[in-house]
Amino acid sequence: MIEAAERQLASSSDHEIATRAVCEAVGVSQPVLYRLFGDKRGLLDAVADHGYERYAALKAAQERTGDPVADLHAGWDGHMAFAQANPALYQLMFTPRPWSHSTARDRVTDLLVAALTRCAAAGALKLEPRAAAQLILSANIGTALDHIARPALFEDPAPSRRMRDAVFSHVLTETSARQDADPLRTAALRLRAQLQLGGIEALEPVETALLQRWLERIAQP
Amino acid sequence: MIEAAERQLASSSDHEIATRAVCEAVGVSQPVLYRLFGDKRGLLDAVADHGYERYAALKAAQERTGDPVADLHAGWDGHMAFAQANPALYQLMFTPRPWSHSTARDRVTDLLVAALTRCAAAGALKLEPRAAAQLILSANIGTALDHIARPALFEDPAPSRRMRDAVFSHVLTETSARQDADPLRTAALRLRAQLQLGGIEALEPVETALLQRWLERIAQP
DNA sequence: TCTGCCATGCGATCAATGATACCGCCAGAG
DNA sequence: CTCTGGCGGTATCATTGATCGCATGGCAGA
Repeated sequence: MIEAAERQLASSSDHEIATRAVCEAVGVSQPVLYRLFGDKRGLLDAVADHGYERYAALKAAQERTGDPVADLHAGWDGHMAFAQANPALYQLMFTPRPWSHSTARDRVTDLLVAALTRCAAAGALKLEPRAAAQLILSANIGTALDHIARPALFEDPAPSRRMRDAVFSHVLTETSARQDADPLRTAALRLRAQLQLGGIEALEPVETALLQRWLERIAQP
Repeated sequence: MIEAAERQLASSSDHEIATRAVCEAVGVSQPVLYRLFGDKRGLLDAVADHGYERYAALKAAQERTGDPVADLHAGWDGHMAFAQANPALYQLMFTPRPWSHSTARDRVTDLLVAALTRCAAAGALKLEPRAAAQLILSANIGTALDHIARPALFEDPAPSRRMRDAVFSHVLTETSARQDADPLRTAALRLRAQLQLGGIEALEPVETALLQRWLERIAQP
């Protein structure tokens, strides 16, 4: 019945379900639903918790590559992929509902805390795991909801990657590998911004123009 | 009528409104509502857009202190305060609804882009304004929704501040660089250091050599 | 094997709500 | 004065969340 509800939730255009339709799809009548879940809210909570099971299974299948920081990155991307694959379920799980008793979000937080604790064990964490988890999860949900609102965004990996880098660089200690990821490009971008901001006396105008074009070439991915 | 709907939305426990109740509160009958807004969705869209007006008024009242970066920080905090003061309206405005025609979020994005463009004019922005706005707004909404789900979080300013710092430090140039007496020279020095550190593929060797000499000329006192 | 009980499911129904068809009223044009 | 068009209201429909009382079937115990 939970799965029927989830299917109807995914196929409905307004992300709503009708208890009647769910019962008919399963072949029972309404009172059994109210006997099992007590309420429509109860059914939705059960759907959300079931969604967490799928989410946790996805996580368990992909995590633990040995490098906890790499696992963290994969976890972020997996979260976004889950949101893209199940938009309605995702909103049910991660959007605040005033009366929800679902523990989906808390349990996802616990998963994230565990992953972050592994990072902390490797000496890669600047904040305490719970605070870091709250930060990362909020950013991840915010980005995913934005992408759900405008699904075209899923095509471009840049926004998600930017947010991921912003949050992780604030939470993780700067390992030499991450620090040297692409310092050349950032330096080029910085110099180009300075050139555009103010003039430059050390070079001739023609040289400045050529330098600009070179910097653009350096800065391009 | 929009204000009545907003009041009912704020006082309702489940963040829902009944068209009947709104009409009764105003003293008209249902068909006028459907004549004015066409739909319950239309009414909610109108409420969301009206919420944007209040939001924009709040922004206009507090912005422009002279320092665009300080304004940006104040804008983040004001956004959080708005969410705390109007949780139901906030969710209506910023939570994805499948059929919504409200432009509230887009217009908030435009406000943010304007504020970021002022930062860019001051040389304080690393990304292009639209990308930065998308990043900041997603993080802001994600944090606000988290706080709405657990209102106790509003008591502790740390989570919001952490997220704000994380995102802003990724979007804005470092204050030390901005306060630097000669940012152009330091940027040139930094790029030159990067060039010497590792190779470069985007430029031909001859071009690289010439770039090196230019950078030296820029960096010379 | 029979009997009584209890849990489970169901038809019927209620209440609330979104949405609409149709009627009446009133202002303004002719 | 009459006609017409727009505006609002009454009554109503359809959908949906939620509940009541009954039937039925399985199981424990005599």
